[in-house]
Amino acid sequence: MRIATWNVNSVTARLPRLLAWLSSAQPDVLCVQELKCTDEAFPTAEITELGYEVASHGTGRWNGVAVLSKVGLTDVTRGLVDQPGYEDVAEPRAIGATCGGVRVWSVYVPNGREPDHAHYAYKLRWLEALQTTVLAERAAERPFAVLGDFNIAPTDDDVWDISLFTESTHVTEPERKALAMLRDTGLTDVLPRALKYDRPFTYWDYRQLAFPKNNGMRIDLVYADAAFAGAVTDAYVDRDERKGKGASDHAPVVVDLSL
DNA sequence: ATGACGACACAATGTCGA
Repeated sequence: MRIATWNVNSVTARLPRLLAWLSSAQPDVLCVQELKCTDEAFPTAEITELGYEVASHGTGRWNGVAVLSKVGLTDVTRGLVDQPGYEDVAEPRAIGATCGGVRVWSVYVPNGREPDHAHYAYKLRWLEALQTTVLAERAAERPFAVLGDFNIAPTDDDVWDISLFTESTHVTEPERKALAMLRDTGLTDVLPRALKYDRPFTYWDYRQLAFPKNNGMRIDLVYADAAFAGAVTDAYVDRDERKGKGASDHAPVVVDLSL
């Protein structure tokens, strides 16, 4: 089984590339983030035409997550257990589904903006709710993974130059501690291969030639339980999808499993 | 070539992303 995650940065703007990538990479399950559209505007018809079932959770111009599956799509859950809101709005950032016997969550963790910003405190609260949800989900005996844009670089090697991040979110100790606590629940960071260079970055800013210079970050993660992680036969970042006009600023992370 | 930001809501800029 092939399971992937991809922050597409607008599913409507990315639709031609998304459809082409689904046809060529042929994932059985794709977790999508940053839909930037409502559920009504989600391009369900075009995607179902390729043989996928669709569950989306989107409210408009920001955020939005979805699960696409060719191997069944049941028990859809929208939102986390005790999920906090931002400025009294419950944002669409998490959706869970069972696909082919595997429980997956597609998540878009809040950015945080600046370490002293209210959005950063929101990010940490949101990660607490994610942990609560993971603990509740792990009651069942089935392969399980949280996939998505975590907006955290797990180690200093997961950014192109750590010296440029001294005042930045994504690398702070509290954020990394939240990831460590997720691992402590029994999840493993499934490290993908890089198809070029030495580090498997998943995001490159649109600005300042970040992609050609490989000024990237690894922030799109697959956090898997033992049953899921033990079945992994390969994992890689499809950096080719970051190339050219009309690319998302994130590349897909692809995981192959012997299930 | 992988090339100097893009998407969206709004109606010219402003917000957000990380």
